[in-house]
Amino acid sequence: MPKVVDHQARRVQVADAVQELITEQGLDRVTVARTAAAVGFSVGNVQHYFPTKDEMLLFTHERVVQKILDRVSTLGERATRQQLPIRDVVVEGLAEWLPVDPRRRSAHRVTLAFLGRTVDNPRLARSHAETGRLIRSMLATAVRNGKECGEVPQDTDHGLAALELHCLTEGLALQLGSEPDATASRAALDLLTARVQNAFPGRCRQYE
Amino acid sequence: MPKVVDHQARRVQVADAVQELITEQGLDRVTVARTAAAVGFSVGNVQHYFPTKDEMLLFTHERVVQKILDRVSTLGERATRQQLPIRDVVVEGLAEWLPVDPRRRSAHRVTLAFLGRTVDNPRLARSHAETGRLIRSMLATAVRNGKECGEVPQDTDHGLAALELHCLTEGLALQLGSEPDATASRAALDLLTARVQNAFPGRCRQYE
DNA sequence: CCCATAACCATATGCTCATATGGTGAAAAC
DNA sequence: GTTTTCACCATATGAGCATATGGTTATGGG
Repeated sequence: MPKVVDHQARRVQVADAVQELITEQGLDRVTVARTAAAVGFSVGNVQHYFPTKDEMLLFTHERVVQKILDRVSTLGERATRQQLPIRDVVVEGLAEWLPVDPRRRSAHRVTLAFLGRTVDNPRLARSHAETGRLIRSMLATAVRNGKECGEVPQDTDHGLAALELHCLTEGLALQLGSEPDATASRAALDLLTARVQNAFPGRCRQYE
Repeated sequence: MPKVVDHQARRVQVADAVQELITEQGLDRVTVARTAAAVGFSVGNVQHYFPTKDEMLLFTHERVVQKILDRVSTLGERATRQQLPIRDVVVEGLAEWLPVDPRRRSAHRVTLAFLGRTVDNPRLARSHAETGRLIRSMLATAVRNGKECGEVPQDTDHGLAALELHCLTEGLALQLGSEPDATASRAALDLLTARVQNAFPGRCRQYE
């Protein structure tokens, strides 16, 4: 066997370039040639790691979403260790979806660009729906945990609360995406915090 | 002068075909040739009414948004005549943005497809931001009116309430767009109604 | 009756792009 | 040291498309 290369690493390298291209120029200015130039690969070499452009784009999309989900998980673990109120974790987790700094703005622009393609791409549509379900189920779990520990009133409908927080966050993200100033970011975070506080008004018994 | 034709009518005819194409196949399957075929025009004739494809698309977008806004206006006028509670008008107005029936689903798919292009098209981005501002300002006015007539508590922040209702609606629209079943529609409308009820809990004094 | 002109058409042109093709080089296995 | 095979490359190929071009038709004004 000849020279051996970490395929996954190369694919990630390409995907990162695609993410940057989408962030700065939008999805339909992404071409295989431009991507190759951005990573410093030849067109043929990009083809070597991604047989089709579609695969390249899908991979990039999955990766961007996964990076956000990973951060949310990390957040959750840290919170468990430090015994933070669930409410705070939920706020921070949802804030990962808001375009409030360059990193999150990039992720938002990419997901938004792909969101527009769900109209004609069933695979993207499915992926998007599934991510949504995942987020809502995580939120619902948070609410149920909140009930157990005393942060959430017993009569709260966890499905409904999850739906509301998720929708509010997505709406805020869209709004910030087109109105990207510091005041708007502040307002969005305030509103988000207020609504989460509303759903988690109590105090966790276990930490007293 | 030769045969005279209602230009605006032709442009609308083309735009309607574009809307249908986007709804069913997505924005990047729209070509001038396919559009022409859909209206029963020649390519050249479409060019006669829209010198460039971009103009054709922008016009279609504007038209779809305008149709929704017109419906909302009509709703407002009818409500004033019939002295309906503001809360009900707000719910119905916001529901115009939810993909809960074929007409609204079509509008939603079109706006979503264009939304994805705001990433690289500043003109679309501006248009989208402006529409958002308009919606929020209408909502803020509704809240202020609600205060005057007694439906809304005096200490409500109308800007914040408007932002919340707008974001919630956009989030719900996205969610329904990817989960288009009757149960989800019901849940979305229920949640929307509940949140509006929350902002407009009182009774209008003037109708007593 | 005539001609200017809007409406409309078929097809040409030229660009961009994804993907195909036919390579080279180098290193590991034997 | 030869062979195999992976990594990588330059360029060819051909499809799809927006737009340009050079028409024809028909109608209302003179």
